[in-house]
Amino acid sequence: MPEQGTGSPPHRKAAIRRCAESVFAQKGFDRASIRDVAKAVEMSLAGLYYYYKSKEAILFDIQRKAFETLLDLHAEALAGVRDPEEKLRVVISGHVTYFADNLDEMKVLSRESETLTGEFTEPIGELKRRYVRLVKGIVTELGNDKGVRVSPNAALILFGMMNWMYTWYDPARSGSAQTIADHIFAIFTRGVLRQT
Amino acid sequence: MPEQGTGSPPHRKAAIRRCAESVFAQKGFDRASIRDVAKAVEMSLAGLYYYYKSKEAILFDIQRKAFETLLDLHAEALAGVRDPEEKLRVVISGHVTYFADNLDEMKVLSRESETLTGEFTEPIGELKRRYVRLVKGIVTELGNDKGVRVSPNAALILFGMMNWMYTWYDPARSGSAQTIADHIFAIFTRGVLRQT
Amino acid sequence: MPEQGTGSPPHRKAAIRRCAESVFAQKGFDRASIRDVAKAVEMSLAGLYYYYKSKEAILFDIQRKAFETLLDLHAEALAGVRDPEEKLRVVISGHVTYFADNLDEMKVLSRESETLTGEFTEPIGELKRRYVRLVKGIVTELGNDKGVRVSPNAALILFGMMNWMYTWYDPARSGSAQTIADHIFAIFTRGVLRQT
Amino acid sequence: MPEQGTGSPPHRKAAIRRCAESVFAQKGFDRASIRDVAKAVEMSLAGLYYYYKSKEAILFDIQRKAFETLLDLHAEALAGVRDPEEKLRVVISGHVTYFADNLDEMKVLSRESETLTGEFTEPIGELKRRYVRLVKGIVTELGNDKGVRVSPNAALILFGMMNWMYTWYDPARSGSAQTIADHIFAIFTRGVLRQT
DNA sequence: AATGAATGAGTATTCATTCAT
DNA sequence: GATGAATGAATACTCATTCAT
Repeated sequence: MPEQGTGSPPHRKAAIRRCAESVFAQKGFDRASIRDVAKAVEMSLAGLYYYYKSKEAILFDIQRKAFETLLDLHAEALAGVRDPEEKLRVVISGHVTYFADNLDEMKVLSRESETLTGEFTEPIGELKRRYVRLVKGIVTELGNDKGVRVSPNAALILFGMMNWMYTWYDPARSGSAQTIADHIFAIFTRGVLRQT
Repeated sequence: MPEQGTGSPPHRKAAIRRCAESVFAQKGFDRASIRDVAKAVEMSLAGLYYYYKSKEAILFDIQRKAFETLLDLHAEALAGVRDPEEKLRVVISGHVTYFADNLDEMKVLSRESETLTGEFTEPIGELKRRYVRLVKGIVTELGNDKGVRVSPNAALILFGMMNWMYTWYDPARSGSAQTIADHIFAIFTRGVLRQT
Repeated sequence: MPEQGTGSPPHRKAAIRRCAESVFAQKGFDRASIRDVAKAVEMSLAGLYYYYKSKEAILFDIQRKAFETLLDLHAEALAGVRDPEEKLRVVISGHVTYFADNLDEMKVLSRESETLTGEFTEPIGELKRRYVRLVKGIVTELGNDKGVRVSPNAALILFGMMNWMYTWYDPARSGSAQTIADHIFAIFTRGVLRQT
Repeated sequence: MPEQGTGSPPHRKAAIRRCAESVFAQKGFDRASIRDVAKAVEMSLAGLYYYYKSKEAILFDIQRKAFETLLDLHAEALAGVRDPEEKLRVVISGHVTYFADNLDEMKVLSRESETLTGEFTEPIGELKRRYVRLVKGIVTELGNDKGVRVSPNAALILFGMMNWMYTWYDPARSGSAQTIADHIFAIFTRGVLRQT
């Protein structure tokens, strides 16, 4: 899946990141070699190192970009939304459709969530915590709104419903991402909010 | 995490498997070297190969044993149970508590679900399909019982709630496994069965 | 036997080949390790793999180059020769003196004639068949010229006389290669052509 | 090619030797593992070491037995023979037919002629020298008889004709061993003895 | 901005051999 | 006589990375 481009500098790094997403998604970060990535980008091995200082730096960039995009996307979609239920719908919908539209990113994000080490751990950890805090906050708010005390595990269980998709989601057979998002939203809200 | 034991032959293979679970859980299958496993078992590198013909064969054994144990465990727990709702409760409870009691196995099973290749792929694939079929069957049965048409994605979403646990479950902080199982059961049944 | 040279890229692969000839000749292909070759070339282990994709690929290259050189050498030497007896003299002489001048190649070619596997087998097999065909053709032609029916084994026996040299030929003690070539030519022609 | 036997001790060692001949002939001494031999004998790996102290010891035994058998065989066949020409015929015939009847031994003897090391080198070297001396002696005697000065290389060239057979002899296609022996005898005697 | 060439450290695996039983 | 279990040393090969150009 080599990337064509104008060749202008700023695009090359993104091209590498996109190719690497695909390669890491297919083989897994550890099994994929930097040579595989170079082949996919149609660039020399050494050439990659002009743009990224290490293999892990590429993974870092993939994860950072994914989290930042998701956070931006939610920030925009949530602007002006007041109703906590609506907020949750918006966030689930954004998460699920983004994942469905960016399958490789989704795989890499979900599967390699504990792969980064050293200097790379913390910045991604921070993004991840911000992301979880956002969702947990909405869930709590929604509980308060409905007069239900919600377990701190609830949001994590919700993430499970969404993130596990990387193991089974198939655009050709699983239905539309929006349908799945609605489904997950329905299960979660009914399940968490209604008392038996 | 060396294994203590009588050293009698039949135990050695199981000891290797258990140590490997721990090593693979901590470092990931690909990053873990066979040397790491050997060190954990306190056995020589070559000694391992007397029991397992390859690194992948160990992973295979871990996965096979885990699926077989889960299937056996469910078969036993389901014996005599007629009510579909009760069946689901039993299965979720079995799955979640088994995972919580066997954190390493859970991690390896969830994280390395697509790692096996070649001759090892199919037997595990077959076990996995049997397992999914079991849960899907119960979910469908439950839907019929309640007069609700359940999406084929529902069971996969349920697996997400349970399997994603490997990323967040901490025995010291997440509450008892049984509580989590009840929680997931509640979310799922209420969410899936109640019409809005 | 490290290679001296300008170090310019095109020479490196040939340098590796020559060192490997020497190493394989001394220890035998199987007993020689790629480390031995690397040491002989004064290059790192991994460096070799930049030029050759496997140990067998080096052996392949040695054998290919030897057969191609011999075939070229014969083609040139036979140009313009009509007399079958003269042709045979030329070929025997070329084969024996080439072997004597390239003792390592000779050893590797004779000793490792059945060592190559997989993708490497066929191309060398083809060269070998061409070579045998050339000699068999000349022997048959010579027989026809003298009105003698020559057994198909004759050429193989001739190859035996020449190729077995690798077990006994010692430049310091066996006499000149040309003398040996004359000797073999004499034995073969007299022996095969004269009726008792 | 497992060996059946009465199980009585003296036979086991011979059985191992025969199986090893077959294994070494097929894969070459270096590529064949002691495990391959054990499998062929249908004996445990460790069991072999009761009979042979090392892999090389088996090769040694194969070579020793082959040379001793050949020497015995020649001694018997030469008893009472006076005519040098007849002596040579007898020796060539014995060598070639023995090789044809014991293809595996022939391969191992010819191919692994320089494989033995250490304590094993000398005893086999001594047998080899005795064998070469025998043939060289007959050739010289024959030359004297016919009034021809024979080069010391002649016998080595003769060995080449015979020993190279291991690369081409096929019982199904190469004709009878006796015919080949006659052929080699004819080529050698005519070629070496007749003056042009 | 990009690359050919090179390498040190590491990988899974195999091997001949041993030894307690 | 024979074996199951075990091991130290080696093997071919791969990898992320660097550097002179």
